[in-house]
Amino acid sequence: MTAQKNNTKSISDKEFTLEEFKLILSSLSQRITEPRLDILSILKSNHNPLTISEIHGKLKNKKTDLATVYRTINLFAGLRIVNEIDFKDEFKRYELIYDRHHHHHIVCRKCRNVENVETCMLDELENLLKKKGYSEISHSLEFFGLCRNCRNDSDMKSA
Amino acid sequence: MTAQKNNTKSISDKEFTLEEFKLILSSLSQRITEPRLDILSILKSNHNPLTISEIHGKLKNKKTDLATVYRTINLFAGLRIVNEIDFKDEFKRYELIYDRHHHHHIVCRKCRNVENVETCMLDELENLLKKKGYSEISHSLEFFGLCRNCRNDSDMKSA
DNA sequence: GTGGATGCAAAGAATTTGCAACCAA
DNA sequence: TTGGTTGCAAATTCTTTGCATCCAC
Repeated sequence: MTAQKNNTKSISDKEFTLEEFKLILSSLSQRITEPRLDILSILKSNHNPLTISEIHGKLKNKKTDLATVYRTINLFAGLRIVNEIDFKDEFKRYELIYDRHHHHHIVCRKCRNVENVETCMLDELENLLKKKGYSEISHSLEFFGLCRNCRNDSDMKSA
Repeated sequence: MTAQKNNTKSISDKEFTLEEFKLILSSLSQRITEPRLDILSILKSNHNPLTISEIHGKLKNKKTDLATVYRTINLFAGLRIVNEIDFKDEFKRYELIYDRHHHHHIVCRKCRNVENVETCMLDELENLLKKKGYSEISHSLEFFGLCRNCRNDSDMKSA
């Protein structure tokens, strides 16, 4: 239950996504290297946005340097295949966006668990800003709250 | 036009807000000190959120240390009279919130000018999250775009 | 008078950079 | 082969901390 991967159908999945990653990199004229593929699969297989040091800790090849993670993530962010998120705690977090549509997050103030929030009504606000003269508008939106589990913790002590 | 203040009615205004700041600090059981009042008036008189070093650069008393600015801003953020904002550039920014209602920002991608966005419809989204089991919900929302001036720059060159 | 606040200097931590070795194309 | 990438170590930069002095209460 520790370092074991679930082997049921993950082998072909893994190969599929690997090919996918290679295509993305080469279509952006970027070299296909081990650290880059490694980081992409880490981001792909984690549903929550990760910090630089979390990514570094999950790397298959432990020789990969922290500096490489910084360089790679900054490259990916510049290429817009990775999104940088600030959850108002100490570290910036990063998530893959090349294959996902625009979404936001709700972070539990206590356990720091993250859920996605798919939303749409923000478009109206963006339209309002367009009327004010702005163009090329985007936004970032994060919610913070106490999740059900953490609220129950406070209410009763143990579930 | 450099270090001069506009003197028309600002003297009485200045005294008024000074008394206001003192009241705020003492109501929160915090000592009234020169750096604190200085920082509060800087935040008050600037409509855009400021970085730590911008605040430090605007201090009347140039002997006030950067460390004091950090300590003071962190104190104010903890007391919730100052709000921390991440505009996805290098530095965190801070604005006074004790006398303002909840609002958001639109930042020009080019000139980095900031306008406020007063909004309401987010409440609906928060209600949705409440139904999912979350409590004590808040959010942060920032918009990014090109302002009218900067768009014109690109379009025609000079106004 | 006394404990909290400040200035100064030094420490700490996150991120970036220089460079030689390495490797993808 | 060749220029981009990496590992390693050193340098930067932002932020925090220790401590003696100062000052608000």
